[in-house]
Amino acid sequence: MPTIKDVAKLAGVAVSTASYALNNSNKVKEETKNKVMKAAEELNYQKNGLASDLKRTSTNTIALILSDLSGPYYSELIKGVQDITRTHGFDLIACSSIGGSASTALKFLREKRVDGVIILAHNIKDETIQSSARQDFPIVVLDRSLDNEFVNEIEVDNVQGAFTATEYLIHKGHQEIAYISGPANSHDNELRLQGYKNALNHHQLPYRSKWKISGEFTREGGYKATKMLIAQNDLPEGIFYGNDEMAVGGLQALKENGITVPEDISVIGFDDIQLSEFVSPPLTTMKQPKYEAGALAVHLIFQLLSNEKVENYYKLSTELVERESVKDRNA
Amino acid sequence: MPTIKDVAKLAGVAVSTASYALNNSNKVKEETKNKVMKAAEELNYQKNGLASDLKRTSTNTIALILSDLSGPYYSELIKGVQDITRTHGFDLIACSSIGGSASTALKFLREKRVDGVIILAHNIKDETIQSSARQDFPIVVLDRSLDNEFVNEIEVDNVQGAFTATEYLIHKGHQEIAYISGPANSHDNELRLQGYKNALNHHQLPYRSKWKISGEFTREGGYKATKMLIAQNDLPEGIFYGNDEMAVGGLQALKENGITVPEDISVIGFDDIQLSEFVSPPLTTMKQPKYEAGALAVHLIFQLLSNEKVENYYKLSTELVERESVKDRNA
DNA sequence: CTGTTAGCGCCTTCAC
DNA sequence: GTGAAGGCGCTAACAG
Repeated sequence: MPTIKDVAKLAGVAVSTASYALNNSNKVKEETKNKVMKAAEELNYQKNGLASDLKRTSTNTIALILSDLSGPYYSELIKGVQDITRTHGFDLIACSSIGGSASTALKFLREKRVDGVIILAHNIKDETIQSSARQDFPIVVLDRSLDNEFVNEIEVDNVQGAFTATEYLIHKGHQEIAYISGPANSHDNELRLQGYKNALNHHQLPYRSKWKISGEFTREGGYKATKMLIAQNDLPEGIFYGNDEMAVGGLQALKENGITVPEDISVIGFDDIQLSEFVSPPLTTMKQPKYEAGALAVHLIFQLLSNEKVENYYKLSTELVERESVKDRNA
Repeated sequence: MPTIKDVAKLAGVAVSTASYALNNSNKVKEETKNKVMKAAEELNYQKNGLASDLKRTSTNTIALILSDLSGPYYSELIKGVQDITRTHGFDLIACSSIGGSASTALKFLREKRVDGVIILAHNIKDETIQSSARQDFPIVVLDRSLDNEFVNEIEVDNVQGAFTATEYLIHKGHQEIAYISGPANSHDNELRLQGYKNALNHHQLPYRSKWKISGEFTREGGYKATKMLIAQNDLPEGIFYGNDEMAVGGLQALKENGITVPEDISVIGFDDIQLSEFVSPPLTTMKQPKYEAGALAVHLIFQLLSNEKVENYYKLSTELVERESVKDRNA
């Protein structure tokens, strides 16, 4: 690969001149600029971005770390991130945290390959983030709470959301409500469980551990959990799924067993993923403000990058989306 | 940020020794190694990945360029890419080509920031790719055909797929079949249109331009195109949508106008996106081997990286997925 | 306006 | 086993 040196040599100028010309500085005469450009073209010269970043000590790019790049449910969030990043003229790259400590994500988090990082990946350990946090390296986490002055947090109000979902079921006349939970190590899940319990408690309904089954936040998991619930042979009146993905799996399990939603049992989810609108029946769920979360995250990064003070913690609220998977048992 | 120099100084060794120690070379005594490690920890040292990549002249990462990161329909493809990349111990980053010549994608394509690139982004111009192509910089394109010895192509057989889809409708007794097309500048779209025409022709059916309407490959576009078709007041018996996304929009338009699928009109799509299974009625479509395409793309990159010869062109075939959106009019 | 030069942070021969 | 020194490709003072 030709370097700037080669270009300079061919054009018969010094490297610095070549550099100036290539970067369109006005320090260079049109004539020389043309000469350099022609040389560059002739050699098919492409600058080495790594080298210039190293020199500049900034990359103009921010990284979005996701637990799995192929998970289709970040769409809205990514959009928020993308839009704002672009208006600031920065680059955005997405990378996955699959693969533990050897993952791409960690490399970007630890080594100074980007100017800022947004994390939405439960499989990254708190300590990892802690030890990467430092002055002048903005990190925003969207999936956890972390006490560190260099990391900023944006959370949706999971407790309130789960409370609302559960209470909605209660208001609609359901007394026996199961919770299909996400993985135990998920902070989000913990908070949603909490909200569920709070609502139960608030309405003097008992919390029964037989009605808390783990579904790992996956469709498959929701399917299996629901099958287990059915196997217990004592169906609740309503099911609150820790996320929509599991609810979709649950719907399928229910259908397979000839249980109709919402006639026989009501179902409510959490997230409002794209699919929710299309499953049958359309899923009632708690909508997360994903676009806003993404946009806010980038926003914070840029403020931090320009050394402005920002709040360390933001909480976004969820919103009930009524569709057709919950029956009004009072009616 | 502390550099390796600081670590060396604190540990009381030379930078080279520190470097060896940090990279776990066996050239260094256990004792010194420990000393260095301790110093690094104390300073919360994080190596600068840019610098080491610059020195090594390879990054161990490959980039996947997509036209829009938030488009949820690459899921399977990304998975294929991701899986294979990981088994090779390489990093994967995804970036978007939104933003034209200022886009992140182009930066990665032009400057040597990654070891290889996979492109699935119709909004990147052929010439851009051409001028970035060079020895030792593997590029695989999934969305076009390009005559360049340094770029490799993987295509699904769009012509055959569209032919099969159209013929399927014909076999099921449909004579009048509309094609809702993607954007004019899309190579994929052109080929699908070709396949559609071929099938018509093959069965002595006339091609009528009033039944070719453009839907831009988006849901919204499919919706609008369908509305236009309805407004023409002369509905065909079947509609072949250039992709599922448009079909989903079309289904909605049809429903709004009280036209039932498949009783009143049959619908077939192309792609087999995740949603297709869930819409109502479940969409019959041509499944693209997306995972395979992604996996193959990475595979090629690695072969190229190790200087193996590979074919310059691969064609993958599609597969009919029968669901419930097509009626058998012969029955 | 152009050329000389000194690093950015790291790795890696080459001597010792 | 360890240290000194050169250089990856580029930018940006600083001179001229």
